[in-house]
Amino acid sequence: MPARILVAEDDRKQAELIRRYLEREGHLTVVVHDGRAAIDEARRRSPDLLVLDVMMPKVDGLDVCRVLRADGAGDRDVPIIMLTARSTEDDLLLGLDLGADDYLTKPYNPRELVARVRTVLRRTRGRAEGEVYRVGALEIDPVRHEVQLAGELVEITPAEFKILACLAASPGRAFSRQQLLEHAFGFDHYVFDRTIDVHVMNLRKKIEPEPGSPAYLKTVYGVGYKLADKVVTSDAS
Amino acid sequence: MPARILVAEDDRKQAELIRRYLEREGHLTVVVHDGRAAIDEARRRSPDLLVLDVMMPKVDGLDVCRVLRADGAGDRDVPIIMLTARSTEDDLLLGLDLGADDYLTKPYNPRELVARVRTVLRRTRGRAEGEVYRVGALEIDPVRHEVQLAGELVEITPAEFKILACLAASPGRAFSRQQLLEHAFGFDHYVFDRTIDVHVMNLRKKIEPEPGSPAYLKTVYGVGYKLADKVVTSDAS
DNA sequence: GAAGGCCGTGAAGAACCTGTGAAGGAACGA
DNA sequence: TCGTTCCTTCACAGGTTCTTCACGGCCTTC
Repeated sequence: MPARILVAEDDRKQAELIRRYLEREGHLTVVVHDGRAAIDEARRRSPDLLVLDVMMPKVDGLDVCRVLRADGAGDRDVPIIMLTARSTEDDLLLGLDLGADDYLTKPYNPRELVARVRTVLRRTRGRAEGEVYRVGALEIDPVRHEVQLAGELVEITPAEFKILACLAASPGRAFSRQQLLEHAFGFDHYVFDRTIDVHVMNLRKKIEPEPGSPAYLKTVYGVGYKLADKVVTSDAS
Repeated sequence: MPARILVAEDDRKQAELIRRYLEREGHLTVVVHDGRAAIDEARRRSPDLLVLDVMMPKVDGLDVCRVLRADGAGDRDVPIIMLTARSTEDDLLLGLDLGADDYLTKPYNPRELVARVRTVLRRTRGRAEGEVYRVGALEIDPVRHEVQLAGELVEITPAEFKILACLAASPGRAFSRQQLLEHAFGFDHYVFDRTIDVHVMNLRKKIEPEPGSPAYLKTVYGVGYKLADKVVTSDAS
């Protein structure tokens, strides 16, 4: 539900305002103030959404859009919401042509931005809110913030839940520790990445029938961890 | 699952398109082409959902919204999805203020409309029937603005009621303090979020048999609070 | 089979979160 | 205006959780 959003806006006050509104909505945000930084951060962090001011120093929004779209051929594209001061259709159309998903003309109401963000995310993520992830006997319910194993509620800490939910959102996909940190805890969570190991260990104690040879939380040697997408019951128990 | 949907859209081609998409989704539709008819049909049939074009002859969408909302005071409100051609925020915000549940800006993708319909129905449905929320021995009646515990009326303050009602509208769902503030008190209610704790504590004193280990108002550590959707009587009473 | 890197794990302090009493101030009704 | 009720903030205590570290064992590669 909470998304990782990159905000690129050179006016710091404006940027701060946006950040506050988005974070109040529960999202994790990173703010940059010029186009160059926008491109770098977008590449480095691959956020769930980019809020992009058209007029920015160094590289303007349209070029950021162009560059990122050129990057992402093949890979999943970052959804982009453009902010434009000019109300000329040119910019808008150009922006949309370049692949922006939506736009707002300044001055706009921050609530409107929040609404658009919600819309774009819903459209993009495909997955409905209130969805429950299931793998084997494991159920992860983000809305209720609950984990069940074979129908039994599992006591779980916030960090463990975030990691598990992140893994469960893409079962079978391997995540690096760094990715897990960012996706589960947000951009600016400066923590030693081996901390993940400890959480995974504790999770295994809670959900694995046999923590020694895990059926759900798989180690991907040299990479990180993944959640099995199919659980093979090891023996005929 | 199939819903009865009233479509109010003056452009006949557009209306026909919407009808076809919605019926393909399994819904039952009635189409009208002006605001007057929309109001009449909405009153007569009390549909499960109204898809409403803002610009229509005779009575425009905003007025339809206003009228129906005025009608329904007390009664169950029709969920409304607005269609607006203008992208000015005025319309959107006005629409949302008037009680539209969602909106789409033209031109929009019909599939997007279908998705919104699904979302709004899911959100609305659960709530439409009883109007009284029940959990265990607890009854919350938004219309009467009353809370009963095992048939006994509970004295409750306005703030407490709002919080409890918000939680009760989605039992089992975990709310952050921030969400509770916004849902219960409105968007621009700038209050320290730990205030919620105090209200919850006071609520517990009033409705929990054993405030020390609450059966209704559960703490979700690191997240916020939720209302239990099943109450387990702690001992064999 | 050996070397080198990677992972699992226990322990411990730091950091964080919630419950709660008290107190100031706002809102309301008389 | 006054008194009461209610809301909000604050501070602290107690409990839980997070993070780091260090070490031993495991996996991979050569």
